[in-house]
Amino acid sequence: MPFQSIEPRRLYRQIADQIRGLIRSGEFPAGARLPPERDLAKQLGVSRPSVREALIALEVEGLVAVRIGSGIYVMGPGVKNGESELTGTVHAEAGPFELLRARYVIESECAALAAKSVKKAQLAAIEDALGQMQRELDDDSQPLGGDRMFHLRIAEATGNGALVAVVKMLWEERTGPLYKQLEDHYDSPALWISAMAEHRAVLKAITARDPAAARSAMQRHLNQAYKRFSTGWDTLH
Amino acid sequence: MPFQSIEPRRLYRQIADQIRGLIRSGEFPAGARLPPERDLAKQLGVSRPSVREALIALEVEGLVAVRIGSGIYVMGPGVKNGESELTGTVHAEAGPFELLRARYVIESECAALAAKSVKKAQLAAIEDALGQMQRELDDDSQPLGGDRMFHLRIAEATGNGALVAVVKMLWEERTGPLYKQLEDHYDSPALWISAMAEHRAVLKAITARDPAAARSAMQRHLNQAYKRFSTGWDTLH
DNA sequence: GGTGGAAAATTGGTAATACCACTTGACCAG
DNA sequence: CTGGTCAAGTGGTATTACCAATTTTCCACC
Repeated sequence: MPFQSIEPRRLYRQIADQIRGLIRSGEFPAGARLPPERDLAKQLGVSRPSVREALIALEVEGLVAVRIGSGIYVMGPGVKNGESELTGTVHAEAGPFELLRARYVIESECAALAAKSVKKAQLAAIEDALGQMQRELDDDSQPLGGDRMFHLRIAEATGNGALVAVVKMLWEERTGPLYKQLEDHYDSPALWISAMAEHRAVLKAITARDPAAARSAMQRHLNQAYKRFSTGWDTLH
Repeated sequence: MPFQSIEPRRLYRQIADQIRGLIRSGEFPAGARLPPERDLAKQLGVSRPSVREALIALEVEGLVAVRIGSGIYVMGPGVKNGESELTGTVHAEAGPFELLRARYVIESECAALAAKSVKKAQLAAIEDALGQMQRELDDDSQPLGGDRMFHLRIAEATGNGALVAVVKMLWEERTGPLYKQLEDHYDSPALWISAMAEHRAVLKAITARDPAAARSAMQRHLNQAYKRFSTGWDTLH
């Protein structure tokens, strides 16, 4: 099956991409107000509903905020729906570390909850995720798919859909540009092997239905990830 | 900056939330095809462009895939393989309670972190939020704006942007239709006065920079909220 | 000159309608 | 069985209209 299906390029995506490019290039910096929908439509030679669809996409991405009767504002570090944020600059500069810290807090509690209520099928799913990671390592590729699945499966084992959504969201944040750049930099099989061992310790504690051990094992894993990340960060900067 | 801007709930988000809920509840499992746009618009009593805007949002989230001429298909991460279906019914029946449980886990840790690192201005912001709640109560309106601000300000006091985003996301989930229906049902000043007192206990512990007490106070508050919610839930069903 | 309120202008929100492009399924011919 | 055609259905885009919210302008009054 060598053929890649050809999907037509929807107009809203084209418009969103163009606006995103203008934001990224600095034409519209954080806090700036975009031209009105009607003007954008005229300038881009498209209809206003198409512009609106593009803006919905950008709004869902968190790149812009739409204010009724006022306009469309570019979001970004230090800009949150018109509020002046005390933590804005910290957020801008420390994103990836904050993410890891947030994961430390949240995923360790997820591991503890999972240890309390995990079902056999969920244990099997977590093991499958480890298996997938191993296969990816064997194929000389970054085991990101398996990694993601491991963490999501643990969240699912909590039996709490909201926590699944949170872990998923944190994972998606993990695919942001800064984090990803660093991941590419410090990719090495040895590090992943350490991570695998840490994952196995988490699974062992969950299997043993020991919440405290599960929390502790996940904290250890994410703390090690934090350290690995810090080492890589210092090297790059 | 004591006032939280009140954003009206855009129709596309309401529609997207309802569709997302149907997907999560299993009404439309992975691979299923949603009703046509025109039918959805008719069934929901809205215009087709509004449905399209909602579908754009869901598509950007990766929850659905839109095929020109064919229809809209559910992608639905977390419901991709057979094992995940074991937790499907739990999701359907326990959505609002799951949310509260997730908040119990996450926001209690946020309160503890806030107690460790809170700054004066952040304390003032949390107090302002309580002030807003009081003003809303005095005006005989549900102090939802102040409530939201209270929780967000605590997340901000953690100094961790990712946690702010998580708490914000959980709040947004809180405005889903099922949760909101129940909130309307059990609205009563006496309950909010209890909640205010619990909030004050949280603030007191954070002010005292006592992480354990802050965690404990937030857990108490959210546990009480859980109980209030359960009582209301039993009455309604 | 300054302030407050009303009106006008602007901007986004939603709906209705029209028409086009693509997909799917049915049917028929070879 | 395969390929072609056609009709129906579905999403895509555009135009127009009107409503709701916000901002700006104007004017009266002190």
